[in-house]
Amino acid sequence: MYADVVFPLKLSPLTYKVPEDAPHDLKGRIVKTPLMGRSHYGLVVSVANESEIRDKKNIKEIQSIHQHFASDSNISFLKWLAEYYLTPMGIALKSSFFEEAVVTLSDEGSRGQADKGSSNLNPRTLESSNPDVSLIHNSIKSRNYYKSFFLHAPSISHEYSLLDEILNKANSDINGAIILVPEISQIEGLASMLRNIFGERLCILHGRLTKKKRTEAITQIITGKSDVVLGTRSAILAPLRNVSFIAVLNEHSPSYKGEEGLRYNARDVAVMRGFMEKSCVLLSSVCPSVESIHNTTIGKYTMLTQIAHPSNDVIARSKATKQPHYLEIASPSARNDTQSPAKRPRIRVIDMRKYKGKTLAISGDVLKEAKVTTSKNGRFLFLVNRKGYSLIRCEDCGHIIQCRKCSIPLVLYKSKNMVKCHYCGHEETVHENCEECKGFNMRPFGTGTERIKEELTEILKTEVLLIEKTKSASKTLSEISPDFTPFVVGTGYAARKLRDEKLDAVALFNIDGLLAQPDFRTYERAFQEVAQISQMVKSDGTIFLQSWNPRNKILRFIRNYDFHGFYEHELSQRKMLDYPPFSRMILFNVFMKKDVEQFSYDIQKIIGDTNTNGLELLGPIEIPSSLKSYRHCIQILLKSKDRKVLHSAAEKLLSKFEKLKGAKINVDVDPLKI
DNA sequence: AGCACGCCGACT
DNA sequence: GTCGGCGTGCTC
Repeated sequence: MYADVVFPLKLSPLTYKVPEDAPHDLKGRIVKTPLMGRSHYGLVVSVANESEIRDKKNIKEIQSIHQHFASDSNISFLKWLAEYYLTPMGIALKSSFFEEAVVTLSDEGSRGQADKGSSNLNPRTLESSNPDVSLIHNSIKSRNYYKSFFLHAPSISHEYSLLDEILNKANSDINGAIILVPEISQIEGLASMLRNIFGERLCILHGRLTKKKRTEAITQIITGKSDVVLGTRSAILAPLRNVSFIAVLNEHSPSYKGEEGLRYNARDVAVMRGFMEKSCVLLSSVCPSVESIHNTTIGKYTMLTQIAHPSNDVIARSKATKQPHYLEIASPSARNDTQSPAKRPRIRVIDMRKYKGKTLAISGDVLKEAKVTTSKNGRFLFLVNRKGYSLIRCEDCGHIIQCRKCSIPLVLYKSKNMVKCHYCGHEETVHENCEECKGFNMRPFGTGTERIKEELTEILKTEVLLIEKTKSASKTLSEISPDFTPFVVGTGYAARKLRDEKLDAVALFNIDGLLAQPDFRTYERAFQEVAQISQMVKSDGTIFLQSWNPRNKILRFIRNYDFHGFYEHELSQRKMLDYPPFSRMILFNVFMKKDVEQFSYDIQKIIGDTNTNGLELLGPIEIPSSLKSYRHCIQILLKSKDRKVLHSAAEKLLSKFEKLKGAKINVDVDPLKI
């Protein structure tokens, strides 16, 4: 007998001889084998008899056999991860906490699976009138049945309370659960809620745990002491034997997508794991991704009835039994009263053209509201997407001062009288004159946090709190500023710090920039950004969007919280242009030290061979290299409506690229940033 | 992961 | 001229 063994290394399965006295249930067990002249722990993923093995010469024997780590469906899931994300299976295994598991499972001293059960100390029974709760509870109860549900939540607290109700009700029916949030900071609040329901069954897992804590958490999971895992991205790979329920909160969040290593999207992986483990999956968000809305319209996810538009509930519930489609639910007639200004903060788009020629970055409308905020002891947040004061532009020739090395604009820090390159960190004193035309007519251009703070301080004659990322450990708001401050200026970082505050007003200075990104997901991101911000503003508060292009179609959707109109528009655009979700993409980055010329011949040749029907290949284009030890990077985008066509082309392309010496290849399946 | 091989900078 | 840096490649 022979066994294929995977190691937590950048390596595909290797074949070993199985000892005569091996147990029959070898698949899924941890084994110790010779590898690279040493012993290594690996996972048996398949067992085959003599005849199926071709080359019997170099095969070594398994040294020792240990406990079970993975069920058959766990192994299928690992294989799927590796194939889908075009990576060796070993990387998928490593990402699935195999090394942490080996620490406990290989150790002869600590055997035995502890039973859960005794931990249901606080079983609260809640009578819920919410039909969504019963729907999901029934799905959890009917074991071995996959189904995905989707909630477009009116507010974050709705998202939490639905989860709370489901888990309270389904508590004793749950045999393994994973709850995902996008950011570590969101874990704490949910943990206290979940601990009330699950007690010791709850276990927390995220990327910032120390090695020791992480191993402890994995031990809890594999010994069965914990079967409810709360965490970020990586928690979807937790080594739970059974999973009956998976929740993905804030499903639209880009944080679910990995930027390095195994670049999986935890939301997509959650749905696939749910499918393979036959579990109930719940995705929710206050501003869903266009992909997820599409998945509800094609029936892949079942739309829950508690949609963002309260007045639609009646219509929605009546349709709930027959596979409701999002775009059907939000019918145009019902839409008019859904913009319910009483429920959501007002959004005002400020036409900056009427301030043309004015030097202030803050509009009169915003300043007027700022005075109101002061009078009612409120709090006003000013969000700017640039640190520092501004860029510097030559009024004579229009040239913007750039970093010589990086060719990106330098940022002026007026208080220090310095300019800084945001990319390489290079700092120097302010340029006296234009490097292009030698003119002396240099002016601040654009707006940073420092400039907004200066304007507010001067005009309102008041203290303004500037929240910035510091090198030291991230502080809480009360540590940054013990006293209440009505005016706060900052970047997205500040918005995260103030997430749990209820604000009277927010002004956004970068909406035009947000809408001008050269990416097909730009409008979606802008919409989500504003929807997200609206969650931190009091319902009678105001959001200001300063724009030089106030008639932009997307701004109209945003201003009216017109989700229905937005998704309809966005989906029709994407369909027309064959963008996701109507096509799939795989992005290749090929990094090289030098000699782009030498490579470009090979790359052209490889690309030439890749043409297939139904496959679109964009590029190659040269992009700035993000890796320090590589000077150049070329990018190739594969696109197809047919996922099989796309993946087989990508596999071929990758295997050819891997033969290039001295090049490093990064593959990103379903990239978010292109 | 580790361990070996291979090509460019400081040194007896 | 060599010693050794780590960047890249291989592991049944």
